[in-house]
Amino acid sequence: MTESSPTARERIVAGAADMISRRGLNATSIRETAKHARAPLGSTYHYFPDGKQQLATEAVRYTGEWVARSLRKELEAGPVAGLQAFLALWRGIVVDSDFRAGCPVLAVSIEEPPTDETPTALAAAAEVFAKWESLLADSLCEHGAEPQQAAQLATLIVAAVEGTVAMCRAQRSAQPLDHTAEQLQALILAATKT
Amino acid sequence: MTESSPTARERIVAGAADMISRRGLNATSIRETAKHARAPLGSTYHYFPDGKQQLATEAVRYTGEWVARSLRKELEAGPVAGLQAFLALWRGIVVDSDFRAGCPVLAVSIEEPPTDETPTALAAAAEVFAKWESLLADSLCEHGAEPQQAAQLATLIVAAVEGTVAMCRAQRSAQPLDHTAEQLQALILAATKT
DNA sequence: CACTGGCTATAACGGCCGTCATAGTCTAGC
DNA sequence: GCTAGACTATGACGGCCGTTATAGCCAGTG
Repeated sequence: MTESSPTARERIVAGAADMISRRGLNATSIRETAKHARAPLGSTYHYFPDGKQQLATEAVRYTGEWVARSLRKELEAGPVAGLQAFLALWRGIVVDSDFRAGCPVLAVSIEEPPTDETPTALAAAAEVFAKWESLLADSLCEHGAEPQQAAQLATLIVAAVEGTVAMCRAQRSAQPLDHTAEQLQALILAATKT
Repeated sequence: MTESSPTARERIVAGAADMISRRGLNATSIRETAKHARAPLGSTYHYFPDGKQQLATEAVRYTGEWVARSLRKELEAGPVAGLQAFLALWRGIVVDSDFRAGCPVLAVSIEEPPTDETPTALAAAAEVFAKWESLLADSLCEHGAEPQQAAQLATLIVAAVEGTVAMCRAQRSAQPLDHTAEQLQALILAATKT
């Protein structure tokens, strides 16, 4: 049963992603990520010798790939199906956590970088957003949207969903997701109808 | 010159809003907000006896009213003008800070509340979002949009702008704001054209 | 003048932080 | 069996946190 249960390393990364999505990067301590994953603190620095930045970077990428995988699969049935899967995924996270969890990529994006240079976790967040956008934009193009319109609409979709998830947390209600879902769906239909 | 320069209390609140918008609520310390406002630490607990939560709550409301004021004024020239002002306001914050600052209301919204009850700062964030939405929705209705459509579109606008600001910070570029601006503007025109 | 009340200054409290070092344990391969 | 290397356990380091306490300053009022 080497593969049936995730490795300690995977547990740490997944747990860190969850904790970052709840409390933000700065408020997520390595000690607590280790405890949450039932791993000793020493192991964390064994697996992630570059410390917190490396762990955060891997957590962002982990979430990015997990979402991208779902998006890629559902987009085979068209952009509307992809949007619905994207929305359903975040709705599940928000509602199941009783409005306590959100998107770790967003959380990393809104933490000020140190004065000198861009931390790797922030760069990873930018790449994840770009990846989600390009998956959506490609699907829109394949279904008849103009390339420029597709790119703009893809940005709007990602931004709107991220913002809506945050609003749901503040209001402790999933209603904003309903509003956003309906508006974005109509937009996709209009853009691909040509 | 009692009114020409803001009071120490106002400086603390405004500075706290800025710092929260950059680093998040948990990573903003009362010590640093005091130092940033050139106020002693003791004064902070004099003005805000309920501590950090009270300061955060006032910072959120301060930002909320500042934005609402701008929104109310520009919406007199119609919803498209209001949208443009809303976008320009956030673009200024993001670009002028070299992509280091964003929206403190969003930052407060994505920090996990303690187990027991909803902190006042989070409740204030929900109210601020609701206020911005209602200002936009009312304007859309006045210009011929259906009420339900107006409410949904207002949610989309606020969520999309908040999300776009975060994406701009991650990518260190204002291009997402251009995309979002164009898409939202077209949406408003379509919804008010009836 | 005294004095009161808003504000400041300073220090302390326990607690958690990121990181590092070191020694111990386990396991796979020879 | 034995050794190497992956992992664990434990504790320490300096530093910042939210909050409180206490004493001092200094305007304005009587």
